[in-house]
Amino acid sequence: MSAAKTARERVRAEMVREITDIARTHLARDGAAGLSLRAVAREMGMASSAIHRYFATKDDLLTALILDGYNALGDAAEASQQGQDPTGRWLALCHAVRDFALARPHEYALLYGSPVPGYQAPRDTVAPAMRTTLVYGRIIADARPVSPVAATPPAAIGPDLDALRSVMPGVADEVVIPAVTAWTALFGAVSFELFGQFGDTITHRREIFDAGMRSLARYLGL
Amino acid sequence: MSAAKTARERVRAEMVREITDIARTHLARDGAAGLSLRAVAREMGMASSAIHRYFATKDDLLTALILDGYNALGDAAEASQQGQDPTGRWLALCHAVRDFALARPHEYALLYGSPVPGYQAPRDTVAPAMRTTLVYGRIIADARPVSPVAATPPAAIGPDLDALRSVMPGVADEVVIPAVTAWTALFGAVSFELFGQFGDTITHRREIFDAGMRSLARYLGL
DNA sequence: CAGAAAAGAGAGCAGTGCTCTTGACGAGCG
DNA sequence: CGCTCGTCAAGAGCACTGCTCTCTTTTCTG
Repeated sequence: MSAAKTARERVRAEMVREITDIARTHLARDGAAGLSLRAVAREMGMASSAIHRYFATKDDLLTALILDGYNALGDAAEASQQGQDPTGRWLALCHAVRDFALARPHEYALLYGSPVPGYQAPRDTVAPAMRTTLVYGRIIADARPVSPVAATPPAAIGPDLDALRSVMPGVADEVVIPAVTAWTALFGAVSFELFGQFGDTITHRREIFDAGMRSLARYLGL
Repeated sequence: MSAAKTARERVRAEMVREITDIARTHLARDGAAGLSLRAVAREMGMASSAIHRYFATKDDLLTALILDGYNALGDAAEASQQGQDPTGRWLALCHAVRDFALARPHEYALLYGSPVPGYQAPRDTVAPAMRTTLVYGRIIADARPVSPVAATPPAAIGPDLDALRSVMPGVADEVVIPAVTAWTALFGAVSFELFGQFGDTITHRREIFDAGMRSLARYLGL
């Protein structure tokens, strides 16, 4: 990349950046379903038809936003890992995910909420999505769950355990299942809070989240 | 209910039922955002304007579907509790939730996925939503988490603990946080599986879910 | 049976994604 | 230098959407 190609390509890249920026503000206000190509075009002062030169379809624009979102979360997740002990890194990761979700709720919903109907994520979203998971994999490497929590999983799921281990290398069989469960608990907690499942029964959301994640750290034996 | 009122009211109730039934099939195919009053009206052979006599707005139709969904899940959750031991009841509840989600994915997404933009759930959805939670509250009543998992929560969140205890009566302070965390883990696991976060790395989804929920049962000390 | 209430039909408004065609501009080549 | 060709913008148009308003038809009730 770089190495200023033709002037045309430079202005085109700038247009794409401006479109995604505007789209992100619309996303933050109206959500994925309310995102409108025409509205973005209007805000840019161009005809509704012209925007299709940059993003052929609405799904393409959505894909760009999803990629940006995964990368922003991946950045935050990696930046949170400042050489602490495993528990500290786990808590930092949890709060990085939660902070991202609270700061950019519609982007979080785009990544981890219900899939947009009719939209099929292309292959190249997988790698950016994996970045955050890999941060977790490095934390979980030295987890030692206490005996009652860990249990040798049924033999039938051996191949799946190996597949899951590809994101958390060197993890023992009895640890894989608790590790996956804690990972889903993190996103379940964030989604519950963000999507309003707690209603208004909870006021100290951050503290309760923190206590839950600490409890999971003990569950994982970090 | 009952006591056949006027014949008009009978046919009206039947119309409402038919509309929601058709809407449910459309929801299953196109998701909440793709739900179209006009399409439902078309399938019923009536003018697009006439359907507003039964559901004034699209949100009203959505509310009816959400209420039906919560009640269907609540039915399944309650039916799953056939006087077993706590662990058995917990696992039965988990699988009831997962089975519901797999059987009616778009309805699950409507209940527990990203909120529909611009839609605000009315008050009367709270009670049906609580039904499933209350089933969980009865299970958790005799949880005894092992010492490393439980921990006395910070004093500041005392009022929140009381609020949370309203759905799980008689639960000790150290148990509330793990109980909430396990509850979010359940829905996190179901959402991850349903929303495709696992990609195609996992084949024995049911077995892995089951192993995770068993692990949570030990975490909770059921 | 007559009047009132409910239900349906149709037109219309403002918005959407997306396509096709037409016209303008600029960069590179003979 | 002149000319071609790819890129871009714009406009019109299609098939949708939710929702409102008016008008007519049906149906129930006093």
